[in-house]
Amino acid sequence: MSEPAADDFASRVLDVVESIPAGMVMTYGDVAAAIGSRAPRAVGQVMARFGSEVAWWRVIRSSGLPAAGHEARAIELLTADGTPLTTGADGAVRVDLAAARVR
DNA sequence: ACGGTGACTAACC
DNA sequence: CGGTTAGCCACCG
Repeated sequence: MSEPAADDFASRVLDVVESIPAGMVMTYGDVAAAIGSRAPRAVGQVMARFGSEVAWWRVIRSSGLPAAGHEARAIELLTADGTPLTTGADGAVRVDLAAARVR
C-alpha cells in the first residue's frame, strides 16, 4: 500500500514540518537532523510526495530560498504567515534565516 | 538486489 | 557572491 506506517521515515518528516509554527521556517537539513537523519535529500522526496498535506512552504533550503520549483508559491504563503523576508535588488525574495529559523 | 533519481548541503575555487 | 564537485540517504522501477 502507498499509505505510510506510523514509524515510517515520511511520517516523522511530516510530523516535524507540522510542528513548525507560523512565521518561522526550518531548512531541510534541520528537519532531517530533527528526526535523527542526515538526509536532507530524503526529506525533499517526502515533501514531493506528501508535502501537499503539510506546511511545505515552511521548509526551505539552507540558502534561505524556498523549495525549487515552488518559490513563488512559497513566498505568498510565507508572507501570509508573517515570515520575515529579505528582498534582493533583482527581486529575489528569500527568508531571513537569522530571524525565522526555528531554535 | 541494483541503479538511478531527487522540493539538499557543505566544501572548494 | 556564484558556479562546480562530491557526499549523502531514502524511494521507485
